[in-house]
Amino acid sequence: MGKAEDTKARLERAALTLFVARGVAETTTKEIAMAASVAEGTIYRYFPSKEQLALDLFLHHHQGLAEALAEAQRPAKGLRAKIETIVRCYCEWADRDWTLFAYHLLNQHSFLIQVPDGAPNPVTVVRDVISQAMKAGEIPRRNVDLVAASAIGVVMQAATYKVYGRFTGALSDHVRFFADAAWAVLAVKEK
Amino acid sequence: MGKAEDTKARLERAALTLFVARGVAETTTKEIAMAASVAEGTIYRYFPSKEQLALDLFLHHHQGLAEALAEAQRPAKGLRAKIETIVRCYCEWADRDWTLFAYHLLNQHSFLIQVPDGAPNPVTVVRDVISQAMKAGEIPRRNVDLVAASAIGVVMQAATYKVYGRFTGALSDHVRFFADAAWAVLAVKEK
DNA sequence: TGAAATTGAGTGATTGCTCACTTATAAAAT
DNA sequence: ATTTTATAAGTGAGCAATCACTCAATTTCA
Repeated sequence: MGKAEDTKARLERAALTLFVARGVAETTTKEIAMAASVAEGTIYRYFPSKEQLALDLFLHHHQGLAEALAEAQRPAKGLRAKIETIVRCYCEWADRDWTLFAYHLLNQHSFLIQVPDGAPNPVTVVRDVISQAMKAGEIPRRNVDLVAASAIGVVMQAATYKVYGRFTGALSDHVRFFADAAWAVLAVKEK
Repeated sequence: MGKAEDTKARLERAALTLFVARGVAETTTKEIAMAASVAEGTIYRYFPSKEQLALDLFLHHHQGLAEALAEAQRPAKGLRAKIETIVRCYCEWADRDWTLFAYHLLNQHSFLIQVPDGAPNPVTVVRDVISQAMKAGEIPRRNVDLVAASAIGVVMQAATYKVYGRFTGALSDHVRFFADAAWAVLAVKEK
């Protein structure tokens, strides 16, 4: 790794850690610089602004996750199998870099509106898979956005509570349960 | 309503609306005052600080919701019935004051750690109900915090996507689905 | 008339960002 | 090899702007 890339990586990691611990608005550029062992001015060699740094971190993870999910579910046949691969991919992604994952989870509200139209999006991947399954008659036809939200919530809320420290251990340990639960949500009988 | 109470209520509503639209840190005291049609100094007659105003708004809703949920589920017999009353109560609470609800939903991460120990807590209510049902053998024994998170996620993630504008209509319209789905999550068979 | 409520200019502290300058690294010239 | 030149990387004091909060003066109202 070149010197410059190393500095940039250190800045990103320092910012990430502070953003998760204290929030984006509450973190100062001076703190980021100190944590990365550089001068404040150095931040601006690599990022045009603090806001852009925060957005870059978010989008990088957001699109990377979306592509990984799309890739993971493609070979799987049938909704049940697709759910499991998606859940597994998501959990492994989370466990691999928990700080980055927590940052993404805690700051969706601020950044989601800034995701470019047509850019890879984890939610779209899931939505499309569910939509396909409805067309194929694998699950009851319902409001796709509603059931997608509920199915996603099964995993995301658990991840959120892990961020809060309400339970411990790797997310991946519960892939089977998440997949079963998400499936159960999608398969709820109409009455 | 007395004049003072009216001013306080106007300030709270103005702050709430701005906090949801732009975020707490991004909203200035000047803006709040303007939106409430009072001078900036007036804020400090009713609240010791902007932070305390934001926290008050959160805690008021948080504890009110917790008490309503606890009250609602008490008379219901059996987990299935309890789930439905809890879900219905939650959705009605959300539909009744959507701005307040959205504020609570979007700012959990910042304020949840500041909830006093032992204070009424919506999550605790749900957790206890599930814990009871496990003891009674109504559902499989599992990590309570994990399954509680997933069950709660079924409703909360849908609510979140409604905040994002991904779908429309009242949350209450989907009580039956949410209850069925949450039940399905809790009842997932062990293998 | 006196207490309560409201005002808004003023204050001190903070913050993101700039920029003139230094240091490190590499390339070119002698 | 050594010096010169060029470029990239890093620095940190300082600036302009913002913001939460104060308080002496004013208005409201019982």
